[in-house]
Amino acid sequence: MIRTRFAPSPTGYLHIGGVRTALFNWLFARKHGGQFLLRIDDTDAQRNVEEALAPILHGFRWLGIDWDEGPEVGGPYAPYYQSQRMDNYRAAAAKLVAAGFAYYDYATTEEIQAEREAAEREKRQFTYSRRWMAETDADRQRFEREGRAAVVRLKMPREGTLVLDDLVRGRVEFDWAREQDHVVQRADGTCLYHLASVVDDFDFQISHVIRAEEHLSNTPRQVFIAQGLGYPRPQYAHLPYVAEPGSRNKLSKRKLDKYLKNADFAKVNEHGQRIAAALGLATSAETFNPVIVDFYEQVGYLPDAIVNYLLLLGWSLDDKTEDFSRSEMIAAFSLDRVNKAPASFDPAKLAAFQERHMQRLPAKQKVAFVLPFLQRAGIVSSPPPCDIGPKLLALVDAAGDRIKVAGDILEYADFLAPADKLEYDEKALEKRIAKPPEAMPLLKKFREVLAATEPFDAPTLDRALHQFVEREQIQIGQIIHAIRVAVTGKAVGFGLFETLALLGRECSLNRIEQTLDRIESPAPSPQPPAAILPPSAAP
RNA sequence: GGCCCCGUCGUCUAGCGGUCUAGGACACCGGCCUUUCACGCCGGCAACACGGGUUCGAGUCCCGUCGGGGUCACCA
Repeated sequence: MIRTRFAPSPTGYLHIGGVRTALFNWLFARKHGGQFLLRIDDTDAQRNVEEALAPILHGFRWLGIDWDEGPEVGGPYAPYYQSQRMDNYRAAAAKLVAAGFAYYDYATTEEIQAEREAAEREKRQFTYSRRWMAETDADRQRFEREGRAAVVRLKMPREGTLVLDDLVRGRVEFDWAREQDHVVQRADGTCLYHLASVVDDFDFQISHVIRAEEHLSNTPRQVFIAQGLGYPRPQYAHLPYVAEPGSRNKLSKRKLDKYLKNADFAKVNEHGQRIAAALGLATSAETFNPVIVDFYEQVGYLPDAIVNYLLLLGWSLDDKTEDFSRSEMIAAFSLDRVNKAPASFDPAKLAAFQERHMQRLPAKQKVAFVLPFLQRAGIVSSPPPCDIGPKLLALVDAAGDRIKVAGDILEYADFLAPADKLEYDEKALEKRIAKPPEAMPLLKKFREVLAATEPFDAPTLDRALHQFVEREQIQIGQIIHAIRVAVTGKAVGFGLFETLALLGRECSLNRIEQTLDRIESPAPSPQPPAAILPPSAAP
């Protein structure tokens, strides 16, 4: 039976690199009909575990990465929190000592540190002298009488070679003599990660340990622990880590300033910030940025797009397949096609996947996806008015590919709740209406046409405008841009006829009138009347 | 510094000795379509880190150099 696990420590957020590791574990288990479980590595920080864990579990659920055993779902080997399994680790430590694979060590940190420094001065590798190792109960008593306290150290072999057959990296060798007598149990009796991890992996019957590359050098000591305890050795697969955009350094949550200098990263971030602002979201860089999964949920990415992108970050099927549904990726995944070199996280490519997935989303689903964003922004009430369905459908239809993430709908809120007063793009207003002499008279005339057009829908409006253009003997460009600016205030937008139909007759007519008024009798504006040029630039 | 890992376009990658004058995707740059924007379509730019071997033949195998990274805690 194939069983894999992902072991987050409760940090309060889900990191994109962590998700990639979890995804590969999940995929591998699903592919082979095995189980994927979540174990919580909270041996160190005990405070607020529940609170710091919630966003992580939420993130996995949102992404559709489900776990068969672990927090909130339980399982036959519960509990799945390391902080609740300390007794097991202590028993294992004792067993290791009894079997001669570990020992009680009474050295103080200072003494160890002194040995380490001496080794460094003499330019030789540090190997603990085991001077304070207790070999007998008499030793222990003697040390304790001196007021010393014991930690448990691994009694690592000092010769020989460990050969590891890693499922991703192939054969890797380590000299045992390079390994240190690592501490597995602290003086206060609590146990450390490596011991805990090995014990749990055995207790949970983990068959494949699939984890990030940074654990590769930790593997010898874990293998040693497992051997000492008489456990079978799980299969190891060390994944390359996820690197920073445009570099080979490991992606970290703390180097945002640096990433922001990357144009693509900055663009994705800025897009997200804009949406967050429209939603009234309080965003701290700590928890709201493109390295944190929550960012994408808040902004309105599709989980499938993220998972699809992450799948290809370090794995590929062949030379062209890029789009995978969940079932396709489960069927296609294999560890031997995992790349060995680190892959840098490219938010621009993630955005491209998002775009494609969004395009494929059926209109009705897109409406359902987008609605909560409108509600959160206070544009649509909750529960929504009963006629919202067709309205939104028309809007989403007119918007087409322009809605790349769900939050983009907020850009078009004006169609759902038309503003009393338009905000104008002044340059567009000038260029399309104020400046061309024919624009205002044409707008006035066309306004009359609009008043009479029946029905007020896109195809009919289209016909009406073309007839108008023919009658007036003008180029369509002379009027169409003017209309757009007059009814939306902006130079860019949906197809014009969809725009008019969406606004409706009354609103369209009002806005044209409003715009004309504005130009004919400009309101006393707080803005200076003309551009102020620096003296040197004056003609 | 020791040990370990890695090294194909800016980025993700295909390539498992000849079919590679190195393929695809994202980004970028042109053009087309078009009432704007977006989409779409067409085209372009752009890589085997370097040096030695092995071989009839090397991006592909071996060695070295260089470069990058990871790890060396009573953190996980």
